[in-house]
Amino acid sequence: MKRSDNLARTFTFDEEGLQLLAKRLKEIRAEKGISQEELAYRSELTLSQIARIETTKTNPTISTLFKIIRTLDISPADLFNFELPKNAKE
Amino acid sequence: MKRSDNLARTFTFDEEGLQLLAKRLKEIRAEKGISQEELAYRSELTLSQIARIETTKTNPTISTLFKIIRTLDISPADLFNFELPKNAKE
DNA sequence: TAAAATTATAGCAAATATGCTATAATAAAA
DNA sequence: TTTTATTATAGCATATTTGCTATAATTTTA
Repeated sequence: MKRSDNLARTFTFDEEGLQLLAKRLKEIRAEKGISQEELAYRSELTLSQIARIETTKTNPTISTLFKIIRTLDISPADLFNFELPKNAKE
Repeated sequence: MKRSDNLARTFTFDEEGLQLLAKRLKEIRAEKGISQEELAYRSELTLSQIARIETTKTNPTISTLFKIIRTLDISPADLFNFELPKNAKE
């Protein structure tokens, strides 16, 4: 079996975590009263990317989230202020 | 000018943020006394990916970090327990 | 209710993350 | 110092993110 035959390899997409993140981002953005478009503009991201994050259509890189964090002038911990259940014991 | 001619488009790579993250991960991993290899195994990531993160050779997706967070049994806020300077005022 | 603003979707291309597999470099232990 | 363990690098292939550009759908406002 060639390495290239390993078709099972696929990226992680943590739906649960992404939903919690999306919710938290929406919350903070609402608190600050800014639209997706404004956040996109000020973060130098695209509107489509902000929308994708808030609808869990993408699995953003941490640098993308850092851009948002900086723009919102919050701490990283603030955007990640939620709990993730730990993995099941092995 | 065709859309495909816009060669300036490049992904964000927040060196500063990534270094803070790498440092924090190393710290937590040291506290827990586990090797990169063990973290990789338990997180179902590869050793190379853990090493890349800790040496800021990659810009990980948030789901990859969620895997690590779950494995370490910490809160997301704990891994992101550092400050990022905000963007310069526009 | 009509217009305007905001949010959500879509498809393509380019850049990048990740897995996989080795191997090298370094640190720790014997 | 010699093993052994741990961390760092490397190159390739594939899957995915992101920007870009529209457009659709939904919500807010006039």
